[in-house]
Amino acid sequence: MSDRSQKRAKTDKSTSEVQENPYLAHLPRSERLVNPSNGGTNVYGLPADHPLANFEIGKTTAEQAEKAEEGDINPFTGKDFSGRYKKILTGRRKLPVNKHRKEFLDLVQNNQVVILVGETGSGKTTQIPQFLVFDELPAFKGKKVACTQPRRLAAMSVAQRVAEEMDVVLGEEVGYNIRFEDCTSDKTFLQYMTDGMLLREAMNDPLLSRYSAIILDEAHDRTLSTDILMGLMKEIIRKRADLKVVVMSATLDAGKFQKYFDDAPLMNVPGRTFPVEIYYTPEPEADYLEAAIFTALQIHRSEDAGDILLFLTGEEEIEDACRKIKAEADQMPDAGPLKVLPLYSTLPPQAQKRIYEEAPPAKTPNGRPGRKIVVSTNIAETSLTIDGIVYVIDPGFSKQKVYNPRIRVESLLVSPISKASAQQRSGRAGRTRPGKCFRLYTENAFMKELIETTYPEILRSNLGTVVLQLKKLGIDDLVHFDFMDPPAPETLMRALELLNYLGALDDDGNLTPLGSTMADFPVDPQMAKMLIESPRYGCSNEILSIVALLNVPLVFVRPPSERKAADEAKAQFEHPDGDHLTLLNVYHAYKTAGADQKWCYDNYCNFRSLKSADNVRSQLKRYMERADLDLVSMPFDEKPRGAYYTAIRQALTSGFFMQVAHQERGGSYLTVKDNQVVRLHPSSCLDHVAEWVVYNEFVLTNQNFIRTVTEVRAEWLLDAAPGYYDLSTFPNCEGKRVLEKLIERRKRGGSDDRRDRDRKDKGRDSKRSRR
DNA sequence: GAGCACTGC
Repeated sequence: MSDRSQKRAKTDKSTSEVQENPYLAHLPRSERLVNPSNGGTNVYGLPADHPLANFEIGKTTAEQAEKAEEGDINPFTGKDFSGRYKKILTGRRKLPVNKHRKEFLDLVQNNQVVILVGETGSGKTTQIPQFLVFDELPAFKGKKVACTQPRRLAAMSVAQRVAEEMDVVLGEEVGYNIRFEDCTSDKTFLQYMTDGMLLREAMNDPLLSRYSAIILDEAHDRTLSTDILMGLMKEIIRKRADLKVVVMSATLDAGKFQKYFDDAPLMNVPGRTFPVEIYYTPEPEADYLEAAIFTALQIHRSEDAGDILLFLTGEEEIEDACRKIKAEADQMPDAGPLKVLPLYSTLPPQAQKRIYEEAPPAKTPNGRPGRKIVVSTNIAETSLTIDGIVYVIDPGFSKQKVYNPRIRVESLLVSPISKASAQQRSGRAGRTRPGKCFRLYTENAFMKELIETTYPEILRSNLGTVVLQLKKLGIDDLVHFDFMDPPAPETLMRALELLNYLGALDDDGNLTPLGSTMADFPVDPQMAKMLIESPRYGCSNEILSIVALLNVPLVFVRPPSERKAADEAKAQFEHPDGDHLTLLNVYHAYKTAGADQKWCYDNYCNFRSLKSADNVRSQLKRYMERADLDLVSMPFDEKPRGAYYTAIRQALTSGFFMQVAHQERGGSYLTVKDNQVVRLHPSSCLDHVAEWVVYNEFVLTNQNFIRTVTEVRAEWLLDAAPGYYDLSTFPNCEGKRVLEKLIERRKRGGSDDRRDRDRKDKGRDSKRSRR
């Protein structure tokens, strides 16, 4: 709740109108007990004819609740139920989960934690929270029931659905809370939200005292946030006997959840899907892409009507496959028309929506059926469902994030999927009728080579943010924190080390005041540090913009057929000192042009990215204000010339001092401390020889690239983090020797940058020599 | 001279 709505709730309570109205169910229970209206005899002081009159928190029965749901008056609003409500209710009663209401209530009333395993189509996400609401009656306690989702879209659409089912206005009694959009009010007692949002709330309210029950949905997804929340739940339930926790998951690994929560009872709800026949290849496929295209065309030629879903790994592969399938299908005289549709997250929403288009009709009344084929990334495995899919082609690969703590780099790797993933994929064929799934690997490979479930994200990520969050949550002893899957000690060490260098943790690993402020910002620790330091350099307005831009998808658009024009458009914004300043130039130009979509189109900029950067920027700005950080800019023309940009580059260094590369003799770059050979990404606009650069991102593909780079000076590095630049910990390289000399010179009291500046001027003279 | 799978605050 915001400060404002808290205030509002307090004022409301004192009005007499409220005390006399039994339908204002959001009031704290104590208030009711003190002021029973109508001389009612039940604990809540409800009049005898109120639909909830005989309800007792934590002791209601399924019959009681169902009766209340089937009455004429909505117990939560006092209004008559609408006609539509009754119709929806009939449908709800047919959901598989409905048969288990009594069992669920028994379990949840007698246990603090319940594990619920429900397959797709069981209705668990919409119904279980309502079951709980009728038993918890959170509004009478001044509390809420929360149901978390890993994805924003799910939180929004499920809340919308449940508001309809409960016949209330979305955002009143039932609402959702996601980043940038709080659709709740002080009346809200059932709240869907993203798991990350609940985690953020926990950082300011470690016992999550606003909730009487918390449902963690889609726990099998094992997102970073869900994993931390689960660990947190284990801590909180020890301190809050009144809190109920329900963990909901798909079938696999239920036993693991049960065990983790100290043998909490497990309830199983069957799903409602159709059978899917699985086909394997007899021999391993040498080229999965070729095999996938062949299989798709084969299905199209010979199988009955029904749409196809093909899983591939990335944008380029998908676009390529779409072209090939289209070309081949057009050559097949004996097959019906085929609509080929790509699907991946960076596809513009309009193009994404096309997957819901109908398949084309047969060319002639008795001709072969028309069909659509969706060629998709993993997005169709969990995030999006396409009805009408009957055939699934699963080559068995996806791109997955991996983290290498040794060189501190996250990268994407095409890897075999897990059995759980394969089952999820095949299930996509049976949503509307029986289907078939073609796995492009052998049954033996499925049984023996695929791992059971995909490794949880916490084992595949850089944990800087996670550790900072845990510290902020008051968890000091990370080694003994009860992770469901404990990360590698080396990964934790790397995170602690990073946070220590950034000044977020002291040498004993305790959160510093700086670290506490950093944790509030919804960005990487490095960028949080940069934001907090920026007023000191007189450029917090500019750093705000840059950080926002670094947190949205790529701003520059470069269609394969218009590369030259796109590069020319980009050239207008290029800043010689690097890409961060170029981003800033684009942002200023975008704002000057009135945040105009056409301007973006004409200048090869991604309108959605810039718009979203604007959004992120205002959120970060609010956090800056809350932390009492000044929002300042340097005058653009101030002497010496270029001071404006120098200040920004220095501020960048204050956060990115660990992401630095030095140009060695011979021209190649080596990262500092880890000594990885890297190249400037070809998209970089840095147009002269730069001895020292900071970079935003290490891109590991066939080569090591550093992307989004800006030139800095050696002395800024030493100033930003003297502790980190303890050269005794550095491997021998030219960069180290340069820094050593600089330190020596400083010791002698000499001026730093004489030689440095000479070198820089020389560099500028040889502009563009690289090309 | 070009590899952003997918989420989220």
